[in-house]
Amino acid sequence: MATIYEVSALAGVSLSSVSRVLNDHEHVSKKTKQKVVAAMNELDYRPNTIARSLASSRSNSIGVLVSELHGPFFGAMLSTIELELRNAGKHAVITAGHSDEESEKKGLEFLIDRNCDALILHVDAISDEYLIKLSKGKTPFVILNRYISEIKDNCFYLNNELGGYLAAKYLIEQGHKDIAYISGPITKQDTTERLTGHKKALAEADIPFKESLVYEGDYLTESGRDGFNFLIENKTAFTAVACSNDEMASGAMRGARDHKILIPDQCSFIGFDNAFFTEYLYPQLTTINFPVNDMAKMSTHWILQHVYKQKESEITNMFTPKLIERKSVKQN
Amino acid sequence: MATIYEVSALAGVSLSSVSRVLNDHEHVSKKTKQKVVAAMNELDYRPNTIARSLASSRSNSIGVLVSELHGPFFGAMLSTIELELRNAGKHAVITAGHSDEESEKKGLEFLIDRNCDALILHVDAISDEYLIKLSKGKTPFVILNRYISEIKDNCFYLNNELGGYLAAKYLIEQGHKDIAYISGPITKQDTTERLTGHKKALAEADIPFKESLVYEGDYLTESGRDGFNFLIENKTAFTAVACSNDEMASGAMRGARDHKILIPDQCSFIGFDNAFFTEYLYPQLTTINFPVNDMAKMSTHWILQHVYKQKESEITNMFTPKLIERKSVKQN
DNA sequence: TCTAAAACTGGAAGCGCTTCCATTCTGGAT
DNA sequence: ATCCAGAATGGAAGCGCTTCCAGTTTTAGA
Repeated sequence: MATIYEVSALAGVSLSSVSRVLNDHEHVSKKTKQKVVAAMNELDYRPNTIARSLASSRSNSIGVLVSELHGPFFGAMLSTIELELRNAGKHAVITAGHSDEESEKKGLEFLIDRNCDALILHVDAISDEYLIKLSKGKTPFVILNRYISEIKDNCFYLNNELGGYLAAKYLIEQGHKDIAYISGPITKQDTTERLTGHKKALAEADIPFKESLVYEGDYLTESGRDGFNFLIENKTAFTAVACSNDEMASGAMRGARDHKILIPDQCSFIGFDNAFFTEYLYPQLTTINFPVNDMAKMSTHWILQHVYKQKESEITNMFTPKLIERKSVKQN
Repeated sequence: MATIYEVSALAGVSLSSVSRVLNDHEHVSKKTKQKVVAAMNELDYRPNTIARSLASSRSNSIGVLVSELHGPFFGAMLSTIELELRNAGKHAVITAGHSDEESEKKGLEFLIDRNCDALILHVDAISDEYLIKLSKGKTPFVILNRYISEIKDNCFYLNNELGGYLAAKYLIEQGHKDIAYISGPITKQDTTERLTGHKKALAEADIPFKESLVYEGDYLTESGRDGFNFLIENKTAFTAVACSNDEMASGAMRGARDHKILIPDQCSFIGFDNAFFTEYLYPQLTTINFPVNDMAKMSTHWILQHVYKQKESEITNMFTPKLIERKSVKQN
């Protein structure tokens, strides 16, 4: 592997000059640039990224810490992040925190030790305080899907309340009055926000909110099914179920089928996130779109702009959900 | 950030000694080790991975090149790879090739330039020859989901033929004789292997294979639906459809529903891969399990063993599919 | 034509670590 | 007490690049 020395020798210029053309610095004459480029081509020179990092203390790598690497939500997110970053000549070091505090902290340390220039974090378990403290450190970062007022400019998140509101409002517009709700763990910010929106829509329509129509799940399919069973046994009648994510909606639909309940004729369902598989379901799930890709893209733009001083572009921190009308809700 | 110099000074030993304890070398006395460790703790010393990489020409990073970062298959794969690697103190640099030759080659170069110690490749578009040539280079790699005889020890793959065979055999055992087949792009190795297995099962049961009952899709949902429509219009009767992946099976089931065909009563379906969402479908999809996680784990073991000289363990190159019986096939 | 400013170039000191080599220190065998 | 192999340690030269500084050349305005 050719080094910068050989290029310098072959081109008949100094190391510094080679380095300058490598980094597209100003103040290099056309002539030397040509000589250097020619030499590079002849030697098939490829800069050693490690050496560059050491000398410049820039690794050109961005650490990405997400809860999981699989699943529709993170899949879409990572896909976008990687693409955007690579287009900018950077690369992603991706790791998972598994929604566990210990594990998330380990992941963070791991990425910081890896000399990442910046971080993109999607963490559940780490406290606000910890993140606020981290923000005083020297590795810049953005936070996805979470709002922390003290560092709000680094946060990118969905208007969850609006999402919950839109879902409930739609059900109400379709004539539903008795609406059950299967939520995620109430310890999570997005869950409670979505529920708040739900309640708001009910209130606007003068429909009393009934605690007995709410089940707290864990965002996984199975808990959607459990939720549905719970609601049925609970004996408070309902004609529709709003779920705080699509996985649980799919589980709930299965629960309904176990009870020979026809969807949407006897019971309607609405999800949240608009995961790819919602189209595979039968009937196709009406849901709330979460523009993950936009959010992911925005977070990389922020980094490109703030850390690498590239690409001045508009930064939006809050994203807007949208109703996706499909087949799982019946008009009453 | 403390450096090794400061540790060395505080501990009252030489740089070399600090380095030795850092790398767990032999020939360091208990006493110096203690002193060094104490100094490290006091200074909260964290080794600079970049500097270590430069000096040792080991980056401790493994490049992973997959077709896509999203989707059930790759999600599961990446998840396992990342976990295994991190447990071994290594990290993954993940990138996508989008099944496009140009893009895959770029991805490869990108990872090699990034000084990855080894690569894990899941590539479609790059030719065998290219990979064989690459194997002469100095970056070791493994290939997932593909068999190339010249470098077979680096290949980890499923016994696709057996998978196709198992699916068809199961349908036959359930009394089906007229079995349609929705395949992936026949340019892909796994597709043709699966189809070969399918034919073999038919032949064993003396069922003639009908070209008119085959549709070539592209592994995406929509093409499953198209395939089903094609088969229906084709007028060759069938009671079951085997698909070479779950996405297409889900699409085909939707196609059946469009035609008011009851599943599985009027038409049975079997998929391939056992993606997570197959359980969400209605009815739950009978399919062939692809042990992606095992394969991913094995590939990391290979690297740990061959590149980092760790963990001697048994290496298996070929993996075995298994029938997962659920609700989408009717007994005739 | 002269001069100051700007453009260009090269030298050299690092970035923080690993590793080879040489030297010094052990402790067990004689 | 003597000797020696092997263990333990330190010194110093890199790994391949960036970047500051100083020196040299060019440019342009007067």
